[in-house]
Amino acid sequence: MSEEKSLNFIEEIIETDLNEGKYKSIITRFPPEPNGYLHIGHSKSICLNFGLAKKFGGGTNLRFDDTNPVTEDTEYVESIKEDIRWLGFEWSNEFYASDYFDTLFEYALKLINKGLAYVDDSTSEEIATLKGTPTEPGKDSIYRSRSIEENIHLFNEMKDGKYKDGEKVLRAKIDMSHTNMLMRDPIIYRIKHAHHHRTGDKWCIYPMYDFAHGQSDSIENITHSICTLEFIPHRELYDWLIEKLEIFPSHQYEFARLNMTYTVMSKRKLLQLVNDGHVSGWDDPRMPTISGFRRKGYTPLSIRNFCDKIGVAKRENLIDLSLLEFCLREDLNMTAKRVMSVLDPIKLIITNYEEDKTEMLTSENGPDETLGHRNIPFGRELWIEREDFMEEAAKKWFRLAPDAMVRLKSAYIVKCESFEKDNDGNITAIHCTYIPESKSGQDTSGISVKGTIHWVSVKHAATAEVRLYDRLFKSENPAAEEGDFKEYMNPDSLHIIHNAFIEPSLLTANLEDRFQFIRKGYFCLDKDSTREKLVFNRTVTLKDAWSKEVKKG
RNA sequence: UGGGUUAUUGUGUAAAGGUAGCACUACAGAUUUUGAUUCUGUCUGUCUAGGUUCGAAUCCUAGUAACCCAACCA
Repeated sequence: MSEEKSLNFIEEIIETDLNEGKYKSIITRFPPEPNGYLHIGHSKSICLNFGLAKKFGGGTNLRFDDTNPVTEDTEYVESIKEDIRWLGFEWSNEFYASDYFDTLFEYALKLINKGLAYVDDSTSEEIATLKGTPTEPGKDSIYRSRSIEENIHLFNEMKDGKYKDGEKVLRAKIDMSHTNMLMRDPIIYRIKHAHHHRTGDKWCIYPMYDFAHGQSDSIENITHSICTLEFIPHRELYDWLIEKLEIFPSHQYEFARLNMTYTVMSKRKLLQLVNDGHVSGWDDPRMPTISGFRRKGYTPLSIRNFCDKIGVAKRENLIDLSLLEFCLREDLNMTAKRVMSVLDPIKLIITNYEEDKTEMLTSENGPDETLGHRNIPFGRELWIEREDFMEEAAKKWFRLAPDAMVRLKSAYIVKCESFEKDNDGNITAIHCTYIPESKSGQDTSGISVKGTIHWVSVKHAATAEVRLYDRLFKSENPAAEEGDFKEYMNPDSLHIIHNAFIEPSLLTANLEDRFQFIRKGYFCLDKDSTREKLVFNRTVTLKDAWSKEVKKG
């Protein structure tokens, strides 16, 4: 069996570059703009950039692309750093595009001096009109032929705050009839009298993305600058600027961004969900943000494995949420402690069990022996799951029903003798007898049953709030649907159970703990928990063969 | 209608002219003190039409479809 995985196209490029001696080692970068929270799509980029450097021996810089002061904030800087660390990556350097504002200004001057940039007084409307369309060439601005001296003078005045926002811009002088719209004299500097989260009020002109990103890559000697597909048209400009500026030739490579079923991934849409109150915040467990997944109970390993499995290519994709859930369950199955919790309770009374007796039973904490064992109190009255009883047993029903036998997990086999109903026909209690010789671990009864159900002792049960999450959208691809994507939200994405019964061992749970509520799913403590009131989030359900059986009819 | 990018099963991703493989999903079965896990098995694919070749997912020609580009956003 060969464990060798074939390289993705970027790894192939790097391997070739290294083999041919183009570089001795590589440097990558992760360049978020600090204007929002990171989402699962970013984790693909993070895993790629950091993973590449790790694989080929190199480093990865964290660089904040903070060239637009009006949208950016240190709140985002902090959350981004937290998320990257949580995912398990450490950057070699923490840089900011704003660190380079002085250098970038010099670069602009150099371009002007080469006759390759000019100050344009046109309004944004005029610039847009003159730009033409994809099918029609643009026209030169009347300011295009200004002298180098005048441009230098004007650009310095822009920097010195002589002009208001929008009055002037600096443009690269390339070709107004270029087939690539980005090469039609792109704006490289604009005036913004705005407070920057790091440089304060030092600057009132700020470089555009195209005059900051590639230059920052170059300053940091980034060998492989990896970004998403929509930046392909920028590459020509990226290369042009590096060539004219005569600086270190970083190279840009593009891969397809991650899309996932039943969610949206654009920052704009996520911001809308937060601002319109559809979710409680960026870290709402239903959000596809890293902080949302973290709060919901996802593990860093599961997300890294997911990013590894989805691969890297240039094709548009829509990844099944089920793959992420598979990676999650794969990890949690090995590590989560098994406990019992009854979410929708009904009382079970063992009529032949001593009235006030309490027995401490032991149960394994999981399939892996290293997880150890714990004691669970057992008594005459138990809470069991309402859905584990059927008045009239269905076909292939292994659980409780009149005259049927089941095992109570880690305890005894019981037989249902009768049940009580209220006036509305709701079942209120189930009466069973237990088989004393069937005690878990020392069963001499010789009886084997098909079903095992979970329970919590009525006398010893604690209560907790349990939040059950479902997908945020009903549509597989809400962004591609007609109309507003919010029309496709799932109205039942959150179901709160205010008083679930939990086994007493859960009272000492910590925020980092991961649990499997046996037969119900994986859960973790939410940060809303207090000592008086525990709150659990359902991380993900277990696979459920029975519900499929039911659907088949 | 200009330019760019992409096309392999339901979803992803391999195969660099030589057996279309892997994972998820789905389905069937075995095991199970979680209808979980684990194990075994099954199904479905090279965008279309031509061509080159002993042989094409791969090369050539012509189509088709999807996505991106006309922010003083990144």
